[in-house]
Amino acid sequence: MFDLVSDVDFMEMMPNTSVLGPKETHSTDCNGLYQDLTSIHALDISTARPNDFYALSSSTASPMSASTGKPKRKRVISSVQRQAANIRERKRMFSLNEAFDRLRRKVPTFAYEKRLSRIETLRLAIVYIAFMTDILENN
DNA sequence: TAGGCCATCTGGTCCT
DNA sequence: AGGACCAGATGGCCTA
Repeated sequence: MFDLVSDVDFMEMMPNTSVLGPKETHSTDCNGLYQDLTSIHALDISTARPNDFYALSSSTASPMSASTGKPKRKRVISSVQRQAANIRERKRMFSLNEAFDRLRRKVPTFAYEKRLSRIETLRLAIVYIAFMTDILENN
């Protein structure tokens, strides 16, 4: 059945399935893909220097908010704040990848198979949950 | 070499 | 005001 993972359109099959919980973290492995973990955790936003201000371009923003219809006010952000935001984003993506790793270890795969990609992990998890649910309901 | 996957940066929006 | 979340863009790496 797990051959299905790459063949089936799972979004059609279970359009509303939510696979991952909101905030899960754990350690990682992943063949060195996220190798520089210590440096990520060591990143310190507080080392950013103030005074380094620049206004982000006002030319690229659309003038109105899509959701509220009110005119947008451009958020001025310093290069220090931008750097800090980049660091937070890297940490956020890191914890997301940790969650993927954790999920990867929960879904059944053959030992010789190469590491599942994120999309493959999600699809296989959906199939696996459906499979287990089916077993439970029919016994 | 094309396509898939991923990390990172970035700006917009939502939320506290 | 600022952090969290999200999606688009970009570039690097790997494999068929």
